[in-house]
Amino acid sequence: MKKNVSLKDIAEHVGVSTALVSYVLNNKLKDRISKEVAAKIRQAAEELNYRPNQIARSLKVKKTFTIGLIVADIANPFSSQIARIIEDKAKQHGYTVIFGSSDESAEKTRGLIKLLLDRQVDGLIIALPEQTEEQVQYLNKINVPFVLIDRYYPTIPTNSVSINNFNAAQEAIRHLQGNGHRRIGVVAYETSLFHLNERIRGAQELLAENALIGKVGIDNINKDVKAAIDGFLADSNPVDSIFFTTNLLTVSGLKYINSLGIKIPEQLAIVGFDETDAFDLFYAPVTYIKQPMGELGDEAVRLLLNSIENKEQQEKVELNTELIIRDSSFYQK
Amino acid sequence: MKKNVSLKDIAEHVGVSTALVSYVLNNKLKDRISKEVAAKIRQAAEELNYRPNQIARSLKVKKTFTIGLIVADIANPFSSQIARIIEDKAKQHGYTVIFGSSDESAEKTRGLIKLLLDRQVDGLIIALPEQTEEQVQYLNKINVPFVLIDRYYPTIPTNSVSINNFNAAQEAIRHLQGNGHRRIGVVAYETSLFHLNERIRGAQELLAENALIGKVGIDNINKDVKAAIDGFLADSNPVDSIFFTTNLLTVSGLKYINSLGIKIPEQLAIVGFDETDAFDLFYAPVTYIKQPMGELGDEAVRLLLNSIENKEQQEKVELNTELIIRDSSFYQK
DNA sequence: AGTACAAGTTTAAACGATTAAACATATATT
DNA sequence: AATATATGTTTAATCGTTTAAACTTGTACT
Repeated sequence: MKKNVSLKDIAEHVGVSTALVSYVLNNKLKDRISKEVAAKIRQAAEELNYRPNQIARSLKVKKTFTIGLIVADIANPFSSQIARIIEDKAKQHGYTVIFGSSDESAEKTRGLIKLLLDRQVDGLIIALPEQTEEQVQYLNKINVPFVLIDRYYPTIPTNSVSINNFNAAQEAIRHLQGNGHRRIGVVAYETSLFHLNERIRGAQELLAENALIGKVGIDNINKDVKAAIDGFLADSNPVDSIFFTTNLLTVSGLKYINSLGIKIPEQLAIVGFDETDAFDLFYAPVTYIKQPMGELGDEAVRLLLNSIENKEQQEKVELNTELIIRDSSFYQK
Repeated sequence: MKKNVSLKDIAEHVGVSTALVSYVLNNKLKDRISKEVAAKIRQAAEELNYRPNQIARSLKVKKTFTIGLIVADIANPFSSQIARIIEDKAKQHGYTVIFGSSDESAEKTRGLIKLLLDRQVDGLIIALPEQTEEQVQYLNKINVPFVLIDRYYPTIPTNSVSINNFNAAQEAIRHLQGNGHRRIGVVAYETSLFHLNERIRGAQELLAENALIGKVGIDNINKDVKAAIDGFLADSNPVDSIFFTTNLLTVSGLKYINSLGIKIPEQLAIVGFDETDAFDLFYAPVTYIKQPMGELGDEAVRLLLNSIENKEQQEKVELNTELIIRDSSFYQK
């Protein structure tokens, strides 16, 4: 049946102790082991098709070379791109990744953290949903290496990798203003998440008392986006442009604007957040804020491995976004 | 520092053997253990914040409750949706998933299989790239539970879950023909993958000698798609419609058609494969073949767990697709 | 000859759980 | 009273590695 070949099998086959086999196969004690025996052992390992049992190894060395990744929703392109980059980078360093989706639920996040820790991951990379301060404190308390990605609590000391959301939003707004747009609507989530509120804060600062902010509940995206846009258009001083603060909001908004028969950018200019194929295919390719996905993932892994290897230091990395300007926010009048 | 609490710590704390602690915490031998001791043990476990070490457990019971997932590219929405469903379903059954992307490379696939087996996964779910017959044979030989998803070799006996690609393609073509389209171009990959060639075969059968098939190399998608479309349009009998056989091809094709200023569906009708947000946002929402993602994932997990639990039987599941009809393939004369 | 050291290999404990089997002790049965 | 059975708990082996320490044998040096 299964019958996995173990060190012991090789040892018996060659007629030596398992210790010696282990030393040879791990290239330890090289200078002490006779060439002939080493060769015999290697050959036997090859012949018997030996595969070291990582579970046993992990138990002994107390290290699994596994990292846990918790994303909001692996089916969201933002998450899956990040996941892919993290997997890649981790593999380069000999680590494997186990992942889970939190669905933006604090409860699921708690469950996933427990599950991943039970599986003895060496560290965690987490995109936190709302109301998870407690879990972060817990992770800090038990002193397990972890890195927050995309989202973080500014008041809780942790490793984190994120973008500068405030600046990103300001760049979007400045761009619209620079293109002659005078009445800018902002569509954002109603949330306690710091990173999303930074986007609002960035926009608001530039729009001053003139600001038109439409808030959207996470469970009612399409409905609330409609309401927000309807509000913007019905205003006594209606909008000539809209800044959507996330990719889902952008897609939802564009669908609705399409259905209203409003022409972009002639009647309404648009700036979105994050990329998706959809932005390219849209008849007026969408201007958007591009996050440095590769860097985000790479940095997250770098910080985590650092933290795994020498626990002491803590780092907060903040990366810059790029505004990709296309037709949807074109200058007019 | 780390200091994880073990069974032994609890045992010492309460003053019993580790065996008893294990029995209590696993609810075994319930009828034999005194209520009081059981209560004390549970309390101690709680107090000391005991977390069972799954690694140690796995080593002993020779089961990791982990499944390995190899997808083509986790950043492709098809893969990530499947991944999400599989993760979810697996979790419901107490399994965790480790994943990797093969990037459509046989070499990477080999590496991932090795890695996942070294980590003692209980089984594998794999979307195979080309030229991997050998690996499949190998998996069969070593008798490890695995399920192929989306792609499979019709000549090699394995568990598999896929859609009926032949029928899906025929439905697309029939739909176009039914809508009055007389000259249909098909854009497909140049590949040895059975499932993709089934799509071509399905289309070809209905188009007969009239068939116009444009082949696209995987490394040159945009360039080859352009060439294919240019060819279709330059034909002495130019196309009035195009069937794209994958999501990436569809997106690439739409971008090019857009750039040519060709109006869909007035000048050209389109049917795509798989969903993406982009299809909704397109000015003429795209008609496409919808795969039953949920079922694909669920079935894959079901077959795998079945295979893990009682090795004997083998199953090939073939699911039906659905044609989602929208504006891009509208009737015209 | 006696000691020191090198070279090559083995011993045995450990990692943290599981679990069959053995062991006590108390209670019931004849 | 002797035996059987029930109740509660422990012993000890095991999973497949790793690795410090110990052990043998041979060679070199004084």
